[in-house]
Amino acid sequence: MTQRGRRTARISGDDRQDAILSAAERLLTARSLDDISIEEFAHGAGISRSNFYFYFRSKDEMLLALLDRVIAEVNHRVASLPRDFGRDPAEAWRQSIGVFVEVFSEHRAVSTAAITARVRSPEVLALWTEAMQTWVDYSTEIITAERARGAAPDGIASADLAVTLNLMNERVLSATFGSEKLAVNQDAVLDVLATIWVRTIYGVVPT
Amino acid sequence: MTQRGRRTARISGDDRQDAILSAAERLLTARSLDDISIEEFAHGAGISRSNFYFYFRSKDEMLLALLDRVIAEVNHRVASLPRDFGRDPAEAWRQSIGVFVEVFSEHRAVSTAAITARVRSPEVLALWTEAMQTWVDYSTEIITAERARGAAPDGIASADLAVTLNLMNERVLSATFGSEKLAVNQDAVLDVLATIWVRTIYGVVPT
DNA sequence: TCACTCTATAGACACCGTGTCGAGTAGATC
DNA sequence: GATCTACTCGACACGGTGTCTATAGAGTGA
Repeated sequence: MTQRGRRTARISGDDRQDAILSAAERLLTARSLDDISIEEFAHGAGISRSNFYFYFRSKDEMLLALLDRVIAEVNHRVASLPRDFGRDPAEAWRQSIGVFVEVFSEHRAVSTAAITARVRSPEVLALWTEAMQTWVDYSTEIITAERARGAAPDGIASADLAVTLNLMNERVLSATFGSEKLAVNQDAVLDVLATIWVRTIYGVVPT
Repeated sequence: MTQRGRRTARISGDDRQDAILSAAERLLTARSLDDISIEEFAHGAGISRSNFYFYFRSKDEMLLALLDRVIAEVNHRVASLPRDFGRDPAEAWRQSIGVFVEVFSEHRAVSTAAITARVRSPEVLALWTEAMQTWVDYSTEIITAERARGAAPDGIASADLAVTLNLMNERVLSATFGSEKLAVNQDAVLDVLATIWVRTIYGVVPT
């Protein structure tokens, strides 16, 4: 987690920065990043609009700070997952995907804001892509290992599979927790995603 | 395709409107909708900025006109597809998905612009969602039929499957043809998507 | 106690893109 | 030739962003 914002690391004033971030995450649950002006974020934290720029260079940089924390949490939870795919592969995949479902659900405001903002902001795109790359690499590695031990059939390159399935998760979670009209029910989404992953990776089509 | 723009349907002036749309689609291949000001679209069609408003109420409404045409093309091509899933299901799905791959590829500028704009514009969202709904219904129907004739196993509700797989296609095609860093190669994307659809719908996991 | 320094704050300003309004032009039709 | 109407543009107002400058106030050392 790099140092976002322009302040040097000091004791006082951190609470103000945190206040801005808290206010921001709260405001983002109701409306989108574009709909909320910097003035609103500032007033939400009890400061003037121009003073906002003392803490963050722009709205996007504020979002980066929020996103940093969410990504760190996912990575922390993924890292502490048991990597035992030998005993019950379906359950192991389900647990991995479950981490994303949970964190996305808890921080849906930040996640959806990031997905929206990445098309406009190269920095947000870079941070998001870097995180996705980590998860894609993780998935690729496991798929390859599963094939090597004969548990999964060959076919599509594991890297392509990993990219596609991760993009699917991103889009579906975004739709579901963003309350889009075309989405899967929150209670069912983990089942659906896990099933598709498992059938895609291990499934064979009877002829 | 409803009447976009504010002009009443008349003979002359349609070419101007078309000129704007052509210029727009050309400009959109290089930069995003947000990056291009109305002034640029107008000058691209040889008119002044304020005159743009004579033809379209806003940038988004211009996009709607572009999107109308793309969606109509997809639907037309999907409708003229043979619906024979009995003989070779994998090939039939591949052809259906192929329509989306081709049209998305040909009109990638409009498609990606629409995907970006829908988060901001309720009208774009409505049009896009309506189109997606059509394709989801189409997919759901076929999956249900395939299960009914015993060709596909039960499990996840076919509607959930259809939504998820269609969202996957949307995201992956957007990534691939938008030249995102994390994407599938253009030559491989149809193979990958078709494989996932088929394995998900027909595949069984050996125990 | 008195400067001095550095963080923190806000008001004022300039800029850019959007959308509206009203005045004006050109070509067809009577 | 009058007029009607589609069409065109310049000028304006608005809202959001980002910068610059002045200054308040807390901590620090002589």
